Amino acid sequence: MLDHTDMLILDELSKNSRLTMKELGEKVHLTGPAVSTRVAKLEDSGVIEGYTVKVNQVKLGCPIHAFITIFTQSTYHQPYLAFIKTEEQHIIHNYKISGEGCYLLECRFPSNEVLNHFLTALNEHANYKLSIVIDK
Amino acid sequence: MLDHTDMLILDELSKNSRLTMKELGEKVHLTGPAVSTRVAKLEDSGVIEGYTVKVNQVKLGCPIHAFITIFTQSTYHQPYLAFIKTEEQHIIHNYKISGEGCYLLECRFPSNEVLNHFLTALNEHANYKLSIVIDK
DNA sequence: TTGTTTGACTTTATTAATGAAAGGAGTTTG
DNA sequence: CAAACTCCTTTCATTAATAAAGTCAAACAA
Repeated sequence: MLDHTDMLILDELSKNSRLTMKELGEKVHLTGPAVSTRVAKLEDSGVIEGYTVKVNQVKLGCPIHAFITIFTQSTYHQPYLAFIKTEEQHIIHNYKISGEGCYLLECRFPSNEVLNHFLTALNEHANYKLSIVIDK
Repeated sequence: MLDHTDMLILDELSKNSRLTMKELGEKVHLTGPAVSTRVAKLEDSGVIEGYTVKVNQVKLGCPIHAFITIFTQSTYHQPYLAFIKTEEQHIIHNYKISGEGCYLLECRFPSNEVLNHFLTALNEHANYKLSIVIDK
């Protein structure tokens, strides 16, 4: 199981996953090799699923961040699921949910024009409610 | 501005941000020092905001993933905002939104008991609609 | 108590990566 | 054309990662 030091390691890596093992070791009061074997165990056990980068999407030309609650028109979800597979460049997550709607779709768009086009196409497979993120 | 190589770099780092500059260089057909200066520029310009780790929350004992649409009872949001500041351990994001509700709250909980307790406390400051994530 | 095993760590030494400096090729600018 | 600039490669000194060996303390059995 995970002890306090493992939690500290996860905490430091979530703040900066490019720390060297030496730097990480200093932060959690271990040597490089010791912290390195702990990190390897966290990876092997699946607690650490991977390492990624936080990218500023606005600077990349994708300022519109939307959540779309999906109501599929029939009990047959396949047309909707096939549709979003064709729109992967806009989709961050497609959560299957219980509660209001069948899915909650998190997306990014470069402009209202592109969003509008997306919604028109989406509407052939599902009804929706749109929420635009104003601030995080 | 960003060219094709920069996009490749962001793509590779989002798949694995712990690549060495040498490995990253091989993937985008550059030498270590060349890719290193490009990454430094992406950091300085704010395109890269940071590096983080993907943690399996289920293995960490937090299997319940919820989206909560918030309807504050008055136009005065402060009591709600103050409340969620006291519940930071459960909150992943608090998005201010346009559309249905005032905020969309993304949270994690270890159990239904804890979620229930959270909702009861939340209800003193706001109404809500709850969606539980079943699958990603 | 004594000896053995186990697990987690440190130390050491080798291998590999980083980062700074120098230099070259291609492009832009006066 | 020449100067300046950008972006890259090469080289080398410094620093980190990794594998192997050794240390230490806790748990357990005789």
